[in-house]
Amino acid sequence: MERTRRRIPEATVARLPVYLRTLLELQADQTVTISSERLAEMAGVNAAKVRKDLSYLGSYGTRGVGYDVEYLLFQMSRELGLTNDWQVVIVGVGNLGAALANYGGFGERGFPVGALVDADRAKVGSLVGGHRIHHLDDLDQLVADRAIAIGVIATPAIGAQEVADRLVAAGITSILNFAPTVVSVPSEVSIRKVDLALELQILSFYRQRDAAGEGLKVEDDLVALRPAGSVN
Amino acid sequence: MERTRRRIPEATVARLPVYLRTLLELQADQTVTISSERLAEMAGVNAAKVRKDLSYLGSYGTRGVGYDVEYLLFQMSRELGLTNDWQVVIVGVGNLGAALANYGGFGERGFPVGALVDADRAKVGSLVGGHRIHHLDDLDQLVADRAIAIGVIATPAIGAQEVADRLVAAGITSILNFAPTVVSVPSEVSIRKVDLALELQILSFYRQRDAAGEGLKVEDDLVALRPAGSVN
DNA sequence: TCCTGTGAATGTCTTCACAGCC
DNA sequence: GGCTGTGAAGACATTCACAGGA
Repeated sequence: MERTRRRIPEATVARLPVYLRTLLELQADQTVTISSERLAEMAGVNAAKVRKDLSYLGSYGTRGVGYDVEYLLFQMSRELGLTNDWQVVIVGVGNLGAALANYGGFGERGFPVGALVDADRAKVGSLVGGHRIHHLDDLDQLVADRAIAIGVIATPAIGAQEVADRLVAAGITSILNFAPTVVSVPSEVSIRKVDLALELQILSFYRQRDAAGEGLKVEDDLVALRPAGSVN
Repeated sequence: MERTRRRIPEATVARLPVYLRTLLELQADQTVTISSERLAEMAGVNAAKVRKDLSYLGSYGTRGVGYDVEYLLFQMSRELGLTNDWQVVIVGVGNLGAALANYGGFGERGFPVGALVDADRAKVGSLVGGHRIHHLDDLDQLVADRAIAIGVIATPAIGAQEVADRLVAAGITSILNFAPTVVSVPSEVSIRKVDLALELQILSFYRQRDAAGEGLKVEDDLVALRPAGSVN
């Protein structure tokens, strides 16, 4: 377990992939060293933040010079656990699941699709993005045989919790949930969610907010139907 | 502009849609009132947080009783600007764009697809999810004619900045970016990003981290190629 | 001189704990 | 008695500002 290292804050962890992507661009451009200032600009954050974030990985910069692109890339990939690929199983091959299966971006960035699974037997056997669809009941077997590390839930909300339970039962400890619902997992399992409509609703809030002062008065004549007894 | 209301923290805004979704479920179940405790459980957060979040909207609860589901739903929809639908234009009809166009979830939750646009003339004219694909050059016209409020960037990274610039030029002030790259917009424009591989990389970090102590030693014999002069 | 690495200051978010109202 | 609404405390995150090494 080597020497105990400073714990990396969650907010920093969420930015590391952005730096990684930026560093890959710099590497492609043959750039040898990069200052925190310029890296910050490219990554869309501020320079002090970049320096603090990178300092959690270790002192990998050189004062008066900057960071060595190759070396920082290496260290960051290691820290993110990206020195080898992680097989992904996509559960639910509807519109979204199929798009993810066809989307090359996962494999390119170290997360090849290792299996497709669906609860609908009518879909089992067909090919999507070069992968055959298996039945949900075969999940345990697939996870074990293909050394699958991450589960992606792309089912409707209604099935998501059961799928999560099955993924956990199959030994998966990393889950990405696209279903628009809260999914509970044991504390040793990591789960992250992506909810597309939720993002649009957040945008809607700010649009609404910004329109408020502009005479545009979107909802002006709405009369609230207050329930009795909640007048504060 | 009515009375000046307390500014709602960003972290709270991001949770409002989750409460909204939960309240819709409660409404479907005919539940009349709900306590912060139970709402918290359903939304996957803690009760004090729910109460504080809801208090930013106003004092809509009743002590000793809880919150009236219908009334809270109404107030929250209003605050989120969801009392009417917002048309969305999807730019880039590849795998992801097409999946989004076919995905009914947007329209269901108040964001109907108003137009599809692509830079590839070979795609122009064909139908995806019942919508005809137009050329990117017609963006201004489409946005104006169809009262489109939100732009979704579903292009490869390389084209994303130009698309964002065009959306802004067409008068769009809310953008959701799926392209894995940093996109800059003027400060009056709201932009949010969804990066699928980035989420997987974050999961990878925690997997890596948790594996460290378990004798599993994933990357043990890697020798770093340190650049000269960066030994601290 | 330049740019990193980091304490200290500031700002934001979460959680506690309880007064106040139903 | 039960549950909200909110000050206050505490945790976390960002930004400042500068010492110190290259």
